[in-house]
Amino acid sequence: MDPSLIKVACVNCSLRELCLPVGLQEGELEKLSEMVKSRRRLKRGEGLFSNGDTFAALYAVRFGMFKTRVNTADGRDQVTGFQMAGEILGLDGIGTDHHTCDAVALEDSEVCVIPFDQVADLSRTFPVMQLHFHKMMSREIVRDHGVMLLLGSMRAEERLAAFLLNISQRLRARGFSSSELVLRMTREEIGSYLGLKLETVSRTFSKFQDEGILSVQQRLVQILDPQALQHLVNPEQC
Amino acid sequence: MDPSLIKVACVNCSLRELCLPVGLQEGELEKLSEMVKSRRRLKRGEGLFSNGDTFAALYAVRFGMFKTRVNTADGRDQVTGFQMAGEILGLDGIGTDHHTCDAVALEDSEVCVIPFDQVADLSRTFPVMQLHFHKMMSREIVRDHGVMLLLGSMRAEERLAAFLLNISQRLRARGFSSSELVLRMTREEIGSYLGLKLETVSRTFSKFQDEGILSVQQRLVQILDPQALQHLVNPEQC
DNA sequence: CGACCGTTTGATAGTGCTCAATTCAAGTGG
DNA sequence: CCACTTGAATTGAGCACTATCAAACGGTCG
Repeated sequence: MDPSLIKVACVNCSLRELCLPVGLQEGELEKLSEMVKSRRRLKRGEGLFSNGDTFAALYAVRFGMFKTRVNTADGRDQVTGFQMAGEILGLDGIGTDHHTCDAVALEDSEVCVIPFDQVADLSRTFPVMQLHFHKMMSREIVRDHGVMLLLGSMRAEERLAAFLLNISQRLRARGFSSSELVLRMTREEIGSYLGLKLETVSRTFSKFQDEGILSVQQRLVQILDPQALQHLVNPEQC
Repeated sequence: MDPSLIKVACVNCSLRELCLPVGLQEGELEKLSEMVKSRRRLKRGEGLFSNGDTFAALYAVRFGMFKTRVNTADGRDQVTGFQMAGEILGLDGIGTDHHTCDAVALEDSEVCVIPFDQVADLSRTFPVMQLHFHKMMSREIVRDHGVMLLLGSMRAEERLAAFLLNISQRLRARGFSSSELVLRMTREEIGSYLGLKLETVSRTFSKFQDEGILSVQQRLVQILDPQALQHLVNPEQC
């Protein structure tokens, strides 16, 4: 059997509370299930889509982790986000019918393939789905604004603290430990996302470790003092 | 007559080719016109909506210019964009039913008020409208990615060059001169948008002027050598 | 005309970058 | 099983770029 064409069912998916189905009723959920016709597995380093690819579908991460990045004509690139289970990839492609960024798996991963014309169809029939989809896009815009704030007005320590708290919170929402993080991305990728060089990321990790805020062993990071991170991000608060 | 309730008609609006109506047929256009029930005028410095306000409508800029900004608990803020005629404000509010940023008029301005539930209603009836709205949100996400790239990987000169080219291009699309810009925002607001301090913005303007790339007289900026700006943004190209 | 806000310019300090060497972890092949 | 390779992470030294602090200038509007 073609592994790229596995029958799926949102109804039974453990990500119901995080992914597209959030807040849908039984009947709506079944309609959504029908929409998702296939899954796709990717190995670490494999691309899901690339800048310039024709846009046809959105992707919901089932397990694993991705990064998205945009690139300039002269070779520089910028990581625009890291996506984990239940999060949606591909919204960038709607505007021009072509993807405007690359999505790459940071570890062996799987996504649900959601043909976009079906999202549109279903949105017209089910107002709940429509609203939900609109909210999803809006939240992506708000998230991007948060990254702009980070890139435009925070210093290196604040950026890394904000990054760690964000990852921690998203892991907790998925039932994982919020204090013990196994980072799936390199220092360079973190640096690109945070607008820093990899050496600065590494140095800042070491500094946090010296201060007793973190325990860092390569990609295994333990948050020993989450409040200290919170203070860094929000100096005046508390 | 209440000036906040002026009857409008997209059909006759000079922004048809830039604003929401892009690509709509005659009948669709009329439906859109019905949706826009009022306009609102704002004086320079006046707020259109603020962080925390209940979200109910989108706004299309008719004339004038706005800035949007997000702010941290500790008082820092970040300008996330400048909006000119034909551009849409308020997409940030859909996700949580509350606005997550402030929108402020940079000069005397006017917006069309577009109740959001009507956008949703009309999207269900007219697939063209639906697709158009989806594209608009997606393009906003792509725009944000561009800003992230700017903030994360460009130096001061590149940032200002990219900013000027962007403004210039948008002015041209509206039939204005693309070489003679009257900036409606302060150096501090430009700096906030570009992740720089106002002094750095001012110095970079002066540097560009010394190099013959610009002529700068306060807020009147003439682009003498657009190619030089292009080179700065895209070093390897050309 | 004066007050005020925004802008320009200068001097200095600091943060993060660059370049370079070293260490570490995990494979790979003899 | 161990030497070797490779990619990633850490650490150091010096430097570049931008921020900070401060002063002066200019335009605008009461």
